[in-house]
Amino acid sequence: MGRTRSSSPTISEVAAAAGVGRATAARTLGGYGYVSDEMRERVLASAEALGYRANQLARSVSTGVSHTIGVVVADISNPFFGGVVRGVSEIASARGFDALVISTYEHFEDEIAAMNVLVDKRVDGIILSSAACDPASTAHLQLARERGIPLVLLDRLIPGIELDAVVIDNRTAARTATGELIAAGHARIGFVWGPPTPARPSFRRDLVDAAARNLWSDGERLMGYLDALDDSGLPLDPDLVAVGEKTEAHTYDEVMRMLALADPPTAFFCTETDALTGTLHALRDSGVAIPSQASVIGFDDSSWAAVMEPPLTMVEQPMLDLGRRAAELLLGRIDGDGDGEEAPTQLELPARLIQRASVAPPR
Amino acid sequence: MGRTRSSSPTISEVAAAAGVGRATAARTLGGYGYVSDEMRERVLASAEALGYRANQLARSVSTGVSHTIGVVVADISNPFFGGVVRGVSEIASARGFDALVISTYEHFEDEIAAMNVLVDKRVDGIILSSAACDPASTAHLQLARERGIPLVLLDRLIPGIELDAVVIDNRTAARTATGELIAAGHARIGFVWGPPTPARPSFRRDLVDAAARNLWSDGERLMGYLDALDDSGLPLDPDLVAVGEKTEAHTYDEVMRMLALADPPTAFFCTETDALTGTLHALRDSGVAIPSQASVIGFDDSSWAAVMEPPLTMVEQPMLDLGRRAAELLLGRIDGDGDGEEAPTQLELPARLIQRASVAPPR
DNA sequence: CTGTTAGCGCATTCAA
DNA sequence: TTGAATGCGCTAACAG
Repeated sequence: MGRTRSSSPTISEVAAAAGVGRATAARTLGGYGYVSDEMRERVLASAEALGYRANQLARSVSTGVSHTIGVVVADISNPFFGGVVRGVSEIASARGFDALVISTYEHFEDEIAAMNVLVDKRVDGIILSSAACDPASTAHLQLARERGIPLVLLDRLIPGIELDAVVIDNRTAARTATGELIAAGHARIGFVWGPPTPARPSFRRDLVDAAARNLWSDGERLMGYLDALDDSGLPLDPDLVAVGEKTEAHTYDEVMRMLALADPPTAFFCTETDALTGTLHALRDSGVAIPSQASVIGFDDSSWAAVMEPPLTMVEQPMLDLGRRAAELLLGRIDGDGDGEEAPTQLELPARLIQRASVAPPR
Repeated sequence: MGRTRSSSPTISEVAAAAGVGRATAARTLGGYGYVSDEMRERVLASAEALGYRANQLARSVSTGVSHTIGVVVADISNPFFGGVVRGVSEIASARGFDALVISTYEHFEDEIAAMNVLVDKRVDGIILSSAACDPASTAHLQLARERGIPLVLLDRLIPGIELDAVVIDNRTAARTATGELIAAGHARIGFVWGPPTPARPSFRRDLVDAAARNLWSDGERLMGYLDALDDSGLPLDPDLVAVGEKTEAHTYDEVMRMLALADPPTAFFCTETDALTGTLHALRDSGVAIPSQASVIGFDDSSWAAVMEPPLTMVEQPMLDLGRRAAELLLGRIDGDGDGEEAPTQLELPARLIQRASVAPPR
């Protein structure tokens, strides 16, 4: 039975101490219903004296509202998600909601487990950055919907699934960044990384297929890269697309490979922080100067990028806004009392290219 | 009254469907007590059919255990805390606990609010990186203790308060880093930043006092800086200690000020990321080359530091371990069923100096 | 082993 | 207005 922690006074105790009925104490403490000023004073006084604090869990069981939202991201230690969660928390806490945050490290099983935990803990809504990229594997999302828990997708869409979502316009961002390189005169641009492909793709079709089978955002960035190439009538050289694991070490190897090509790239577009640092390491170890011998554009601006030598041109993602908008959308659904399956809202926020000094014409 | 979300089947419904008593269903679904295999099968079958999922909130109200821990940090978007929270989550989730994380942005009132929320939501334990530096302002910590909720301090101690805690050995780390600079031949070393002081301190005593009145970790780092100076019999020049806000912009101003001194510093020790980037910007804008004209050591290593030109010598904090150890300590207290006020455990993890290429003899 | 019966702490209906 | 009584979903003595 309910263990006796170091006891927390209950409503009954306060009522007793105040010499009033349970309900009266509950009403004043809960802030609802009618209570005479006199009774209220009495109750408040003894509540104060006893150090009463409402048990939100009990309240939730009774009301069906927990004032807690779940946030499941790939990795909270990744600055991108850190920013996103900050944005979510900002607006959620302003409205009295707290966040239960869970990292999945891109493991699909962990994502399923996370969804279950959140549903079981009866959160009022869930913000999810899913690792799923297959409309078939969405039973866990189904669960939340069935239970009437609003869900909004964050940063990553799941192709074929219509749900509320807030994402970045990855494709346009990649197209713009690649276009910037092309405008500077580059024709051979390394793409680090596109979505990991099983083996080195030989044809454009293989790449596009791979993109569709991977994380939505990665796929979009690859498509944007291809768009830019098309825009200028430039050919796609599969050798210039990195494949494999998403680690700094592997990225390093891929860039070294590209650098050893007969006709190596004269510019690199890196779609994530690890890809960027891996590329920078490879460039340095190869004695390739930036931007005189190779131009570079990275993704996910950070204060570090501006103090690099040279300052790096970067694509900046509005992480905070991404989180804020997702939270606003979710909270709207929550009090929207929405049984009515209203049409999904999908917001696409723009990413911004911050031009600094790592892009120059090829020599 | 309990709204009828999109209905979640309850134990009673499962029991009814299975044609057994409530308790029997509860026992098999709750995994306790005796149940015959036959009954169990029946119950499990209808639970499966109905898509039953235990309501953890109700369970918590009944058992007094929520399997949730609270984590309050200064700012989840700060990579340091992101790493810490990851460490905490790793070991917590492995033991079935989820984390409710709240950022305070160093606002004391927010810290108090956060503690209240966590207590009210009946978390089983709390990990706190407090902004308090005064043993007098600890009523909110008192609350948790009274309610029997284990609390472990993270990254920051509160002078005069004896509580479980896991921190970094900031003083030694700062002493080592400063010592590294001294060993290279520097005698005038800028400290960016020490704890913010009301006005520019004139004497050592003023600085030490200021240190005691500020965030514990900042104070410790200043003391480490002073220790190193003492170790080598070097004098303290208050002009070489940055004061004021903790922002990149302000840090920039302070470094510019130092650079304009008649006898400017030949090296800088920056105790936080913003301080480091601010310093780097100031150095660049002043045309001061690293390390030929000024040596630099920063705090909080990141993958960026290694790709800087030159690669930066940094103090690395074991963020993950900090979080892991704190979580282990907390979970230990939680199942330690500890009413018994056992002696507080205070762990001090070592920080590591990563030598790269931003330190050289003064010219 | 099983079902009945109480709680847990709070919300809420309803008669007084 | 107030208080008694019931319910939320689950745990857990207790008797059979």
